[in-house]
Amino acid sequence: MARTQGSHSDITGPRIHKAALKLFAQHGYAAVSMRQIAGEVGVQAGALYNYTPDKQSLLFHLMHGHMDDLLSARAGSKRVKDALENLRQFVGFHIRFHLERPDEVFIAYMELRNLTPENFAAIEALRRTYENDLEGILRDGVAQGVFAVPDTKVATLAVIAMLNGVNTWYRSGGRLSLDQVETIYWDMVRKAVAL
Amino acid sequence: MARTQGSHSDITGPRIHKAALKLFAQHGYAAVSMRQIAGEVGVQAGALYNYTPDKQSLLFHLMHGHMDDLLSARAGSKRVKDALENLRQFVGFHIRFHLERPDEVFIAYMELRNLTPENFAAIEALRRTYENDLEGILRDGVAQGVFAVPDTKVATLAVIAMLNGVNTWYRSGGRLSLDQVETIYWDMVRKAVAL
DNA sequence: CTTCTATATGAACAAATGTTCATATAACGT
DNA sequence: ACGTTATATGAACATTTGTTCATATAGAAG
Repeated sequence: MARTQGSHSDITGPRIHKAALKLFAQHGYAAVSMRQIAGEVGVQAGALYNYTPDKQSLLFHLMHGHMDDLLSARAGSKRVKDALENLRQFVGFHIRFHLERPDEVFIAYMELRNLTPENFAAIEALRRTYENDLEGILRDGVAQGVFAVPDTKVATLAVIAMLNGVNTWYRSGGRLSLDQVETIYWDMVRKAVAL
Repeated sequence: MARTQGSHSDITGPRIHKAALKLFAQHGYAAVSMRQIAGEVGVQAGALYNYTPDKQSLLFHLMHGHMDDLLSARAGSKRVKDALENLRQFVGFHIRFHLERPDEVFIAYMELRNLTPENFAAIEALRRTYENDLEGILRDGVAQGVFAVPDTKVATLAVIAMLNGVNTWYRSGGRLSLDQVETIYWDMVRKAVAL
């Protein structure tokens, strides 16, 4: 029986966000219409506006939610004294967290320019928070004399860029297991910052 | 004096491509209209169709041209015996080439999903050619016993991802000179693949 | 000067866009 | 059983979209 008007649906909201996530990741924010999102949910376009004030908010909500998830998941990791161990922990966390959410990650990197200036600033602040986390580890390592990086800011961005790259090619069930991928990347990161 | 109809303009073609390049990089392919491109050139939208059959061709032309430039510039570099030297050459080339063309690079990475399947395949083939170049260097180094990389394919993608990251933050006239940037990245790449 | 051709205009097209709103109705509280 | 309310419809809106085409004209060729 088709969903008819008036029927309650406490799950329509999440379904809209899921549909938007999938479609934005697949075709890009600007290329996806509200009608496509509605169609994916099985509803008319007008109904979307019971759950979001506009299309822009839909995008912002997705990106902000993703960054919140990232930061709170990361906050669950406890720091130890050893900078090398902290770095290893970071690399493993980053790879696994990002590979589990390819669509969110893709959107968070590709759709920044489609945010309004205020929304962009908000997301950027969260991203910087995350980067500062890694930079802190690198600085600690330098202070402890276990890392040799001439510029911690550049090294931070370089490491993150390298790790993000895994999302462009890794497919579960492929040639390499998640553990192997993690080992390979950790090996490169470790050496890259080594003495 | 405003440009009027009928006036010749053997430079309109290049100007259209430049305008499309700038606008696509700034707002994204899907978010830019033919009228915006025409406006940037100072012409009506209809005139664009004297130079391109459609919007998609405009995008494809930009990306294909960029990849051609990349491959022929790279072909100018001569390989030597020493794999480490070849790698250093590659890193320097990549950073400088990409920093000189931020808009083209941005488009080449962000707008892949807006290509038709055939156009996408063509661009991907060119990209793989470039990646194979680096992978060949890494394999040589492994064979020579000067590199330790467990998986040359992954290492190739990791190195390129790391180097591409520089485009997201480097601004000429900023804190670091181009030479410094090159040195820092070369240092990290060298160590990452070292024994 | 005349003819020809390349190039630009500007109006027109159907289709698609984000968003609004009056209307309808299914489920919940009483 | 009944009224209330949250939720969905579907039509409507003003714009904007990519693209086409008849028309006009400036400059090159003769």
